[in-house]
Amino acid sequence: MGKPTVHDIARAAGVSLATVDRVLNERPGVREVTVARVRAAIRELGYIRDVTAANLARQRQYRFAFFLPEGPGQFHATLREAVAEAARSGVIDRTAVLTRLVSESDVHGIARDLAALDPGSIDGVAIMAPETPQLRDAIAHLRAQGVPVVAFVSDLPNSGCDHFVGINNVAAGRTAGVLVGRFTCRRPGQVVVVTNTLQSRDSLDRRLGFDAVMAESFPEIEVLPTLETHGDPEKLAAMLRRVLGRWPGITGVYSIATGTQALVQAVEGIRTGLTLVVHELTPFARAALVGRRIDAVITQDVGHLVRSALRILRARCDGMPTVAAQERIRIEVVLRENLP
Amino acid sequence: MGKPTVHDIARAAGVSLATVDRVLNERPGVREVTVARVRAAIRELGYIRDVTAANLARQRQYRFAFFLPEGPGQFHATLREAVAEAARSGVIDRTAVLTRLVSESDVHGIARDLAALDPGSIDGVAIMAPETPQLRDAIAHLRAQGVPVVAFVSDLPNSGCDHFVGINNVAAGRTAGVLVGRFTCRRPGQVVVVTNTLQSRDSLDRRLGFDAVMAESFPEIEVLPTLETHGDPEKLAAMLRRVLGRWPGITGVYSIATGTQALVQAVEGIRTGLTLVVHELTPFARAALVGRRIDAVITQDVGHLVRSALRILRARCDGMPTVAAQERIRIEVVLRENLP
DNA sequence: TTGTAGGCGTTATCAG
DNA sequence: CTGATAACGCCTACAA
Repeated sequence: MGKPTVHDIARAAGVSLATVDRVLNERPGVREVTVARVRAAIRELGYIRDVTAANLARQRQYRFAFFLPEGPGQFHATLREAVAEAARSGVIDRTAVLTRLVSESDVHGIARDLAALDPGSIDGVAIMAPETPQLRDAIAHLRAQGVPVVAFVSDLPNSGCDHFVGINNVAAGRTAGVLVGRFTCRRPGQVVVVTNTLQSRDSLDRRLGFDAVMAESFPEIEVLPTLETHGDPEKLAAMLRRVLGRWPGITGVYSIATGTQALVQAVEGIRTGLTLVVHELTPFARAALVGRRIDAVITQDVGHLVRSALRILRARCDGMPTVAAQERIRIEVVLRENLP
Repeated sequence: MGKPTVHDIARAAGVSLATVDRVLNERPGVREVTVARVRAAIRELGYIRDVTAANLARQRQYRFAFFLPEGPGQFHATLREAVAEAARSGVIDRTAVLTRLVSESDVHGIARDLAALDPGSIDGVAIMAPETPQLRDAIAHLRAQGVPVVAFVSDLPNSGCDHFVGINNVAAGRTAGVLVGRFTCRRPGQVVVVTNTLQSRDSLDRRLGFDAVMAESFPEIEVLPTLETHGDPEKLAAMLRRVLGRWPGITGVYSIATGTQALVQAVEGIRTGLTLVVHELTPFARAALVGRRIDAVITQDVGHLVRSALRILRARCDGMPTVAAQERIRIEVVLRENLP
């Protein structure tokens, strides 16, 4: 006698398979009394439904959509590749993944695309985009139709997503702070913080964490105002030249967002010996680590991000729980020596 | 027209389901010609077997055994707990996990237990133990009977295991080296290395990696001979007292193996301000990190270790491939700020 | 409101 | 050697 099956509970409750199935899937057309009787049997026998058998029977295909930024940076490319890889390799079976590239700046376009989604043909959505009122509405609409939505990489704290698949960016910023502070040996001086834009929540959170750690643990180091590059390498180089010229005591640079390549190249054109801490283990960052051009990379495993998003969406579809520890995305510290 | 099924290939090859099944599972009693015909059809149609349906039909239950050290340390306890947790929570379904605790010193006992395993009732084994000739033989015997075996946490490089689930300990030692070197700010002086015993391969590898990095990147720091404690806190304290007394220029301590608690307490009784780098994120290490009593922990995710071992054993049973990236165990650097 | 019969993709047990 | 046929645990018409 193995685990109890629908047959067992049908017999125990004195009803047929079909009825059991109906209460199992909360379908209408069953008297309250019967429902209660079946529920009781389920509980008493400790029945646990075999999801794989169910999926086989209904030939289930999970259709999940990933909304990803279309930008040219290596990190975004890595992310897109990870999604493509998961889709192709069939890590998660019975799952079809479709990717939709969206422009981060096109606030309306992405909301429109989301709204255009047919809830009948999509079982879940993972989305990486800046939070806007339009996006919030679109997400609320989807969820109202029973489609689970997870925030991917970038949190959407006010959009009522089912889950956030990503790291705590305040903690990531704190981690960067400790690395910069200790790798520069607490030498009194200044550090520069560079980012694309401080408009985004992620950047803000990281900057917040970074500042907090610097203030509480490295008071001898002054953190200069953030340099916002808006993705322009020329501008970045010019700003850096100016700041590094003005402050000879600068010991390190913390790059909050993407754009590692531009930063490294710009810095190297001006001064050597600075401690460089950046985010995201892109091919360039990896090579730079090996070549000792940067000191540390704070990153998140993109493969893990994608698999986690898929597992969570699927669990939501099936009404099953997830293993929290498995879904916690780690803030990884990558040095030259522990490069994966 | 979805994916091709056995029916499709049966029709294409002009044979019955049963015959298809026979060649699929490489069962005897099929003419070479027929086998070839079926194989051709399989290839042409791009058939991929639905493992879940197969498991349903044969009511498969994977029975995996974990051989774990019974020692009292927190790391070993954490490991045992992770295995128990995976078994209980059913992360991997249709899988029964049985744990066998073995004494690391009882070389014969563990080989005997392995040999006593009934290959008919065990589908795979994960084993963490020091490599000995007896163990090698027992593993070879098991594998000869078709039972997949993976080395768990400790590598068994000469035992012909199907896989090693764990980290590269040379790289882990190198990582420790960089952290010690940089966190002590390359101050000229000495660092102490402590371990239970240098007999174990893991310890040796870590020491090797540590020494290599210190020599090539931090020549101004002298690495003192390894202190072997053999698990005796008293002895450790005595040794440390002697060494720290003799070398006032010591700036840091690297603890290669387990025994973090004893080390931290011993060091604190003698001198403050040392940089401490240890392995394994146990409850004690976590608290010590928060309390700023240690500087960095190099660790591996125990939950990941267990799930990976289970996935790999299962894949071996099914003759299926694994996703390399998912099974790569990371060398994690944990600071106070990125504590999971 | 409830039950019966058949099917999902695979395997296993019989005969032939 | 090969082929029907009935499972496995669940879902879904269609009937009653």
